[in-house]
Amino acid sequence: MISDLSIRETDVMDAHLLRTFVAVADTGSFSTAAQRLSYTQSAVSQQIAALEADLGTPLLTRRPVALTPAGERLHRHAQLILVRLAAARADVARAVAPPGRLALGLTPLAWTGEVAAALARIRAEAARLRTSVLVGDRDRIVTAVATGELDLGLVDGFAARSDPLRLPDPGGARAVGVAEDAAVVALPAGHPLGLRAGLDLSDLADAYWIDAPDIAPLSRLPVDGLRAGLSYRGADVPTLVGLIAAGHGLAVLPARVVTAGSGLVGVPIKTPRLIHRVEMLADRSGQRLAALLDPTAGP
Amino acid sequence: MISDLSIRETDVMDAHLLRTFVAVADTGSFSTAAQRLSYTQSAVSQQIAALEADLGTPLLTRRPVALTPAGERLHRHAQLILVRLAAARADVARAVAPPGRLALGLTPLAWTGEVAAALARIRAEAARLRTSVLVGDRDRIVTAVATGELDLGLVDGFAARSDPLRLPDPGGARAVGVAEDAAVVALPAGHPLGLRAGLDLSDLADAYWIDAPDIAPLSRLPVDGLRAGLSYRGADVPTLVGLIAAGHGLAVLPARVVTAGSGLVGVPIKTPRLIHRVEMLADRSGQRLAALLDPTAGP
DNA sequence: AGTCCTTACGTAACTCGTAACCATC
DNA sequence: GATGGTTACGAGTTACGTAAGGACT
Repeated sequence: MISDLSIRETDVMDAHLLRTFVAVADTGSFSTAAQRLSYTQSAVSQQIAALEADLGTPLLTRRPVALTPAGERLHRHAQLILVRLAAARADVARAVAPPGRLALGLTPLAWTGEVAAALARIRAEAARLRTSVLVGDRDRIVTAVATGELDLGLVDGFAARSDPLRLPDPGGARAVGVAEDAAVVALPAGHPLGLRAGLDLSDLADAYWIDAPDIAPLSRLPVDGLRAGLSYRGADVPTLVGLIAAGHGLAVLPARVVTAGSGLVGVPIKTPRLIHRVEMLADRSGQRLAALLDPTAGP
Repeated sequence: MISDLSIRETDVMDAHLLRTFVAVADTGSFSTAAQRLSYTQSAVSQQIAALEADLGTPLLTRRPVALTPAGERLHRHAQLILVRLAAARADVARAVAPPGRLALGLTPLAWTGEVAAALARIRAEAARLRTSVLVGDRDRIVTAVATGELDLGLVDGFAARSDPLRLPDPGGARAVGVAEDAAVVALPAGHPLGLRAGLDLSDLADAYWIDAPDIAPLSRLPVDGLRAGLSYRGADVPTLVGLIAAGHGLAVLPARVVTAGSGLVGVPIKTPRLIHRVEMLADRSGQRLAALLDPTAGP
């Protein structure tokens, strides 16, 4: 029964060094990273030096602080490892004492009729649990579920009909699709293109797009070359709808957002074949409640 | 561009402690784990105590040494984290200096005509590289590719036609199917069932099976309740074939193993719909060579 | 000159091994 | 009483902070 997949001493890396390395890479500065982690700048310098010595290669250029190719590789791995480390601790904590609360997180566009109904069912079931709801961007929600900060996460995105959303590593959590909707190009009401029955996204490469990285990032659409004429930082959907209605640019949105009265028209996207999907993420403690979100389980 | 998915100080766990914990859990003994890791037994005891203190819960029972429920959870996470840690180091090493070698690993049943031809192509392409080949069980191969010990891995298994093999976490490596074959029940030539056109596996629950954990573990078939009458520890396929031919029991094998002259007959499996598939695992340094294994890329 | 990373050095904390201790078979 | 995990304690090492140093803008 003994697996001999033993990990050599030399394979193990100090996770604290990885954490510091990620902080430096993310902030682009030794001193800001030090502040964030409550170290002195000197300590950060030493830690990075130790990590570089351990791996036998420079990971960062100084002045400006940037990742070397080796550093890029490590950065990808390190982020994931830190999440899994946090996930492990959270999982053990839950094994000891199941949380007496329900923490739910969702991305702005994950709020659908199905979700609203399901949340009502959950609160009925879990009436005695203190419930909290957090809205955040996709990475934030996924990471929070992985680390046990949230029990249940609902994230949305655009994908081909049969593809799952390409989520970052969810720790030990499972993803299940809970709602689907058509993906449309949202245009101001009265826009000439609004009369078309369907559009090809790549034909719209010359249009002005609104990039809303906290709601529906252009970069995450499986289409390249869409230029953002305006960038909207914020998680409020009505504001985004208003910006589109006012003619500041187009956006790809789920059809249900483009309702009568929104001042928008939605034109279905012909190519690529996209749909908007909401997926639910649940760790073990969320699995039981997750069943209540199952759209096939009506009241 | 700054992601605020910061990992708290308290989230980070000492990876060395995890390594020790896994060793203890795997060996079921503090002292043997200590030997394996070149520590004193006292050090191991202290490390486990430190980890338990950190997590605030017992992870192991002593006398006998066994995992508590919390320990079980941690064990699963820890194994994965250690592999990813090793994978990170290996990936960085490759980013610095691509290995001047080709290390290939395969499971016993992964050796097919396609694979043989592809290996010939690879050696022609990579004639200047020292090549090594390792045969091992699936977990061994997958882990070795993840940790960079191998550049290319070929693993086989049985799955439904459209399902991928359910492999353990492959670090950063990618899996691609390279060969498929029918899955058959291998019977001694002349066996009465040999005349049947197709069989339902669950109808054979009462038969005597040979479990060959190093070649084709019964436990990994997506069917429960197959009793092993004989267990064969070893990686040599002809011996397994001989055991079946001699009437010691049945096994599920890829059709190509059941050739004329093997002394076996193979009966196709009707339910569940299984095929035998070989998948290739390659980290980044193996990707270029992996292209040569692509069955669609003829010479 | 100012910003920001590195290096030197002293102190505090930690980790491991030895050895004595204790529990279970 | 043998086997095997725990605890006490001291030595060696590590890791951090302070402070001085150096490079680039």
